[in-house]
Amino acid sequence: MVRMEDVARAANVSRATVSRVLVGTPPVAEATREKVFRAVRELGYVPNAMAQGLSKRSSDLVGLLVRDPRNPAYGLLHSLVQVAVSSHGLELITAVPHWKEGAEDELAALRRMLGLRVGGLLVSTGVIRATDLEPFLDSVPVVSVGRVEDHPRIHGVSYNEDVHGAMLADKVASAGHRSVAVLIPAAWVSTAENRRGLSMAVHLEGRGLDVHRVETNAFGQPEAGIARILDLARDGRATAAMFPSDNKALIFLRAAHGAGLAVPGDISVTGCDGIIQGLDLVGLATLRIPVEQVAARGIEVLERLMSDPGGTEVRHEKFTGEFVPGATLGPAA
Amino acid sequence: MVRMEDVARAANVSRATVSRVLVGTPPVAEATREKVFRAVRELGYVPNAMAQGLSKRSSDLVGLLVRDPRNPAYGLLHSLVQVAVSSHGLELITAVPHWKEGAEDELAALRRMLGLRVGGLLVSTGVIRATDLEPFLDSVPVVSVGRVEDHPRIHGVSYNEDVHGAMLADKVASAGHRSVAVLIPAAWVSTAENRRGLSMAVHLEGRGLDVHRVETNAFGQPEAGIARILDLARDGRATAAMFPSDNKALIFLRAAHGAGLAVPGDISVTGCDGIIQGLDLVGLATLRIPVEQVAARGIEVLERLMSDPGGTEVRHEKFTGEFVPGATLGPAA
DNA sequence: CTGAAAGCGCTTACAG
DNA sequence: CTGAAAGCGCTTACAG
Repeated sequence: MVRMEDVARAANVSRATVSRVLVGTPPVAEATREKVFRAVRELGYVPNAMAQGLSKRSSDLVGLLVRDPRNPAYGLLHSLVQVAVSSHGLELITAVPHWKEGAEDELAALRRMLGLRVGGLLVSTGVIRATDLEPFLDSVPVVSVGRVEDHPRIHGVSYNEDVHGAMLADKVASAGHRSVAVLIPAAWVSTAENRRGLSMAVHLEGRGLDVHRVETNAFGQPEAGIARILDLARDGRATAAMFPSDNKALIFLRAAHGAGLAVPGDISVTGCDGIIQGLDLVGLATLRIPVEQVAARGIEVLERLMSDPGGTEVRHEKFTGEFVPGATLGPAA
Repeated sequence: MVRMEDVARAANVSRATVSRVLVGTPPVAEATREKVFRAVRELGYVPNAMAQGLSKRSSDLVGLLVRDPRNPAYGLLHSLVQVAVSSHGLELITAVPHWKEGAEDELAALRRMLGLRVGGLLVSTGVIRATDLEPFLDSVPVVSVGRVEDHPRIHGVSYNEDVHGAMLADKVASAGHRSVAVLIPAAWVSTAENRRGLSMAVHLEGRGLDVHRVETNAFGQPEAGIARILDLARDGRATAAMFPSDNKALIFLRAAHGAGLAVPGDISVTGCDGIIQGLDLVGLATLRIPVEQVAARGIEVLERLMSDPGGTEVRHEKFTGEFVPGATLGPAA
């Protein structure tokens, strides 16, 4: 690997000068600049970021902790964060916690980012606990994006899951349904989906509806609970089924087709997220979460924290999405 | 930030000893080990990966260059690579080239990874040219995954796009279609999709069919060419339309519905990728690319190269996917 | 079994 | 405008 030393020798200057040219520190003769750049180009020199990071005591590296890259909502977030970060002149690196049981491995991913001495950290994975982040709050600015965050010392930019649940519940109630099944994953499986599900149930009950709460605590098994809801639909004990994610709604739709149930004839269905491509063709009634706003605002907050540590008061901002109508939500049977 | 120095002081040993305990170099007294671990825990010490990287002259960092995280196929690859990498005891960091015009920015992402002195590089983005990678081939093992690769010095693990095109073409021809529109993006827009499209066209022609090649070179504008194909369908000059990705097929389906065309009544449709969730509910006939195999094999090859540089002969392996039947492919009108 | 010392590749005051 | 030198936080021969 070619080092700065090699460039210096080739350009007949000192390492200090090469460094100044590359960093862009002003007092350098134009002729020298050119000599150095030529040597850099000819040798194909790429500065060692480790040495740079060690030497300057600051970092423009931003770490992003994403949960499951195969979830389209995370993919979109990742992509948007990437754009936002680079428009702020920062660099993004991403780590994915290996998703086995629980949060153990998320911690490993966290330590990896911290080891790289990122200048700021974006946490979008829901399962890692705020208390796990606590020990590092003094050394690096942390912003939660798109995940439920209540910690008094961690900035949060996320979705208004309570309102989302209420919005969807209203639509279902307004369609005339009186008896509704709601799938509610355990909080440790997905905090966001848990929150959504609970909110749906609470608001339906608030409007006097009959609610079947179908709780699941199977991690990585989205099919859990689907069979129960199929039964409720078959027996006519529920005329609508609400899911806390489009993914789960799709699984139900598949199962319903397989079981010969008509949607929305026998059972209406709603999802939540609105990110998966082609949902409109499926006709799923859902809610589009405002990923764009959350990503943009999240970086904005992090950037401020990085340039002025401790300057900003901790806030938990929440953004609300929009209902997306679809043929899977019909009038009550 | 707490340094090794602080740990050493707290444990009453030298930095060398702390390092030995943490790295796991054998000759250390059990009592000392415990003292050190206690100090590490109490101080919340996370080793500085930059300093480590600088000091040991090797790296277990693997870099992954992904193109567009919002593409579900990349998301799945990312996720699978993550699992494979960590099962090999390596660490993964991901960089996303900011996608503006052309490949300029992909180079920046590449340099970023190289700057971090990754021990190996996985390149999955199709637009970066093999010649751009050339200068670095001597310093770091590079494996192309899931992208078309012909370079004699770069290992490739990818999809058999030619066969994929042929498989889909065969299905369409067998359904009795005689006149087919094929969307073919320019190679610089997507090498893989270009290859697929060309292969479809060539194989349809080989079976004596009438092929309308609809070529597009609009980057980031998947709608390009859709209108032309709608016209062909409307005029009855094509009874089937083949798309090089599910994404584009979905866009067409949407447009066809909007235009009052029946699928497959007026026009049959096929896609390619098979990754998007809920495709079965849409009924899209497509081909599922073997992302799992490509990811697993890609890491395997990279890992071998990292542990035995220059030991392996360069190969270009290709994996073939499976046709996924769907209602959008019907008999010719 | 443990410590003092050199070195990894940079950046940045400090002199000149 | 430029160079010599110290220092960033580690690891690893080398002594002891």
